[in-house]
Amino acid sequence: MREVLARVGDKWSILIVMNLSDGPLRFSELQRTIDGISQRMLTLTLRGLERDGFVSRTVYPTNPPKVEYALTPLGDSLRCPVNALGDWVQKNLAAIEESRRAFDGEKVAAAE
Amino acid sequence: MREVLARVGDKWSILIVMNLSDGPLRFSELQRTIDGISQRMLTLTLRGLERDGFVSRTVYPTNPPKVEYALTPLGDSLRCPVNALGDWVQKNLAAIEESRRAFDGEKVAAAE
DNA sequence: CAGCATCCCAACCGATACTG
DNA sequence: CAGTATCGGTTGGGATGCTG
Repeated sequence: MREVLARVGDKWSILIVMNLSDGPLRFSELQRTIDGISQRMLTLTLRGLERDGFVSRTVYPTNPPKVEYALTPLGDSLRCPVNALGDWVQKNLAAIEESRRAFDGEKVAAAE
Repeated sequence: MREVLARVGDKWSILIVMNLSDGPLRFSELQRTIDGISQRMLTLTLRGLERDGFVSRTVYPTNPPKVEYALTPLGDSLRCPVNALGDWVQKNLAAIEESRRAFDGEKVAAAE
């Protein structure tokens, strides 16, 4: 359970799932789309998602090689609760940031 | 946005919010309930949740000291999307674990 | 009881270089 | 193009000891 939450809660995992929701993408397309992810992390995260059955990996034995990643039905079903969480964050982001400012402000005041 | 997801997606944060959903708890009660969390991580995570406005911290100046942690309305509203995610994991846990076994099995087979 | 400070090891992750 | 391998800095987090 914790392991699964670790996968799901992972920053890159979520971004990859989001980006695949519109259709399959190639390795390099993902890397270009996600912005900030290193090749290493993309590989590692994709392997993890594949292992958990969230994405499928299809190799086209052409030259140059071409590999497509797509959401499985399981991965697709994950989008729903994840989107709910994303929506919640967007709705409450302002409140959270204000709370942070207030909290940090107190600390400064207390330090003086 | 990523920072918030980091908070929310954090393993301990979720567990704490879950455990507080039935009512306020003291520091030591949380530590006993959560099982596996170190004092350090409990303190740190609670501070983070407090900073983000998800939990409130109430000190009773008794002897011995008593500190109660409770969900704020904001923290309480977070339970809804988080529970949705938790339910999803529970529902699909079997499928995920089987996928893992299959994946790991392939690797072993390929190595031989 | 609640919690801060310190030390210290392990895991993570980015950068780089190399292969089929 | 789509990776694997390796190195090194950074961070996470446990263990311990000390305070109000």
